[in-house]
Formats: sequence, structure tokens, C-alpha cells
Amino acid sequence: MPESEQIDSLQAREKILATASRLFSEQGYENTSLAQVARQAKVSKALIFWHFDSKEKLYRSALRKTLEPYFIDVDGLEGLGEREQIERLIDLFYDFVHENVDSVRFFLNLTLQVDRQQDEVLGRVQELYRVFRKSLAEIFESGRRHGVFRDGTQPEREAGLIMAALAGLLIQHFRSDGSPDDARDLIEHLKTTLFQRLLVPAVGSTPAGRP
Amino acid sequence: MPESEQIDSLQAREKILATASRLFSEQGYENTSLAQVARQAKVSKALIFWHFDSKEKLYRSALRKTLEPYFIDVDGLEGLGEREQIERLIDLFYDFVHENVDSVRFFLNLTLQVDRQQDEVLGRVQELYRVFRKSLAEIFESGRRHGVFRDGTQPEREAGLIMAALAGLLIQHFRSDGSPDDARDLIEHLKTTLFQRLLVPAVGSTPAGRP
DNA sequence: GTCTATATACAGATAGAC
DNA sequence: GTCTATCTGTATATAGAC
Repeated sequence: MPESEQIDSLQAREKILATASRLFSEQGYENTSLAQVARQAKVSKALIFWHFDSKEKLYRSALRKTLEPYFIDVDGLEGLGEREQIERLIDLFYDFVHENVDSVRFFLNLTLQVDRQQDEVLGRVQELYRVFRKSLAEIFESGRRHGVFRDGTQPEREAGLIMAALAGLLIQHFRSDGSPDDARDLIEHLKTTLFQRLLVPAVGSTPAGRP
Repeated sequence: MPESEQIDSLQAREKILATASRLFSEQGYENTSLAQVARQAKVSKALIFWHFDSKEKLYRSALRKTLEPYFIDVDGLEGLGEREQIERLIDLFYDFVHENVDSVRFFLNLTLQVDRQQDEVLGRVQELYRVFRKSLAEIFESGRRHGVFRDGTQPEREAGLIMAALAGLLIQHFRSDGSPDDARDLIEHLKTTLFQRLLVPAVGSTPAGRP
């Protein structure tokens, strides 16, 4: 069996997958027909079935492909102070969303669909969400122990609030009139107020209203 | 023309509308067939077309009906202090969402769909969002002028941050594993930290410090 | 107004040639 | 592996009787 055939096969398969991922992300599952995928990938409908058996299986494969860039890069955090780590994670989240608007929108859509709630891929996204939140909480905890953050700092709650704010900015970003500037601005405001509240003040000055 | 016919007609129309509103909210537009609406409303498919001309027009009518309970009840705010007004608005938002889970989910879905972005009904929802945010900002501004909140209070940013947090809690609420307790807890944490930051601290034992 | 029966279109999926 | 042609189900929408 000559290798060129194998390669061609892979190329067609990949082309279908790439096209399907894009269309599913942009239009959703129901609004994307296999005829459309076939047309844009420049293959026949039958070939899609030969490679993926059914629309549902193509969908799952496409989801997996879309999910590839979804991971948390914690390498850049080493050696940073707790405050900087928090800021870095917030920025990472923000940047990632802006680099993957379509697929983020898509996964957010999935999250809102009752019948897709058990999807394994959706489960992975939600796990990322949990990991991200847990990382934040751990950094707050570590910062509290190291005397960077106040004694009264509640790691879980602070992490939860940050995640909520980030998720909310996401929605604002998808509203047609939500300007990116507004989001950037609120991210900065979030960071400022967060650290105003939690940072242990430099020795010599007394924080207002808090012993 | 006897009145009973007129009344029967309205009843059938309303029944279709109610059924359609519920199904569209629960399942979305694409996943809801007119056959299903007809079956559950106990009428024939043809009658739906007689009343609403097309699925798209039924959809728009259903959207308008779903939107009816969407308004901001500002009556209960009269006479309250700024802090209480803010708390009240946050609670109103939270309660409203929990009483209208399905339709809120649906409108959130709409917000995420690129092709539905120009829908007039979606526009009304987004206007409500803006009005809510504006109300919050105005209360912060008023509170700042009255010496309730710190001088440095930034009304627009505080309002934006609250809205983001609320919208984010919304998403967490729709995730299968997002417990309602967590949301309640974060709402309280949001309020606590908000006022810790912004309230002008009480002055010692004398009430004289108030301008 | 409400129905049954039907037209029309297009979706996902299969058969079989090459 | 890839194609064309076709099957089958189901969706929106219409025609026409009552």
C-alpha cells in the first residue's frame, strides 16, 4: 500500500475535522448541516460518513479537536509572588478568551444546554474551570500563610468571586454592544479593588476600618 | 357572530403561545418542532400556521410573551439608604433569575448566538441589563455625594463589576455541578467585600463627623 | 377557527461503482 | 478512500373540507 494514499486520507479527514470544528463553533450543532461541511471541506457527504460514521461522532471528534488549546499554562507562575500569580492567572484567562472567541462561545453555549450536560468533552471544560478556580484558591491560601494577604482572607470565596467576574465579563464580551475596552477596564478594576482589600498594608500605616 | 367563538379562538391561540414559549425556552428554537408544540397544546399543526403564519413569527410572539415578567421593580427602593438599595437590587436580580431559570437560560443562549444578535426582543433584554447597571451606578454616585460611600468610589466601575459577578454566577448556576448554595454564598461575599471597601467607616462614638 | 391530507424541501444516512 | 445516486424520515408549510 503506497504511502501517498494514507497521507491523502489523513488530509481529507483533517480537512473535514477542521471545517466541522469551525462551523460547529460558529453556528452550533443543529444549525450546521453535513452538506455544508462537505461543501466547504470540498468533499462529498458520503466521505464524511465513511470517516466518522455519524454526525454525532463527527461532532464529538470536532469537540476534541477544538479542545486541544484548552489547558492552563502554570509554568510561567514559578518564582512569582502570590499577588503577581493571581494577576497573571486573570490575564491568562482574559487573553485566552480573546484568542479563542468562537470556541469559548461554543462551549459556553454547551454549558447552557440541558441535554448536553453529560457530554464528556463539556466535562473536561468544566474540570478546567474547577482547576483554575482551585489554583486561585490555593494561591490565596499560600499568600495568607506567607503574610502577603490579610489573615481574614477567605481563599475559596475570593476565588469564586474572581471566577464569577471573569465569566460575567465573558458574557458582556459576547453582547454586540459590549466593548473590549470596558472589559479590560473592569479587569483592572477587579485587580485593584481585590488587592486594596486583601494585601497586608506596608508596615507603619493603618488600614481604614480594619484592625 | 357569537362571542363564544371569539373566546375559543383566543384560548387556542394563547395555549399555543404558552406551549411554544415553554418549549422554546427549554429546548431552543431548532430543537423544537411545530409537531411537538401542536401535540402538547392539543391542536393541529395547521392551526398554528393559521394563527401565526410561520414558525419564525410564532417564535417572535413567544419571545414577547416570555419577556413579559422582565422588568425592574424600583418601587421597593424608595426611602431606603444607598447601601440597602444596592443590596436590594442584587437580591432582586438573584431572585428573578431563580424564578425564571428557563427563560433566562434561553435569553442567555440568544445572547451567544451570532445570527440572532439583531433580534429586537434580545435588544430589550440587553436594554434591561443596561438600565440595571445604570441604576446601580446612579445609586453609587448618590451614595458618594451623601457621604455614605468613600470619595474615591467609581460608580460606573463598581456597577460594571457587580453586573459581571452577577452574570458570572448565572453561568455557574447553569453548570450541572454548580450548587445554589455556592451562588448564595458568593452573593453574600460580594456584598460584604463591596461595602467593606466602599462604606465610609463609622466615626468613633460621636455622630458629629457627618457633614 | 379547526381539522385531515398532502406538497415540498432538506436533513442524516446507505448502496454500490471506481 | 472517494464518489454519485438514492433511501428514508421528518420538518415547515399549504389545500381544502367542515
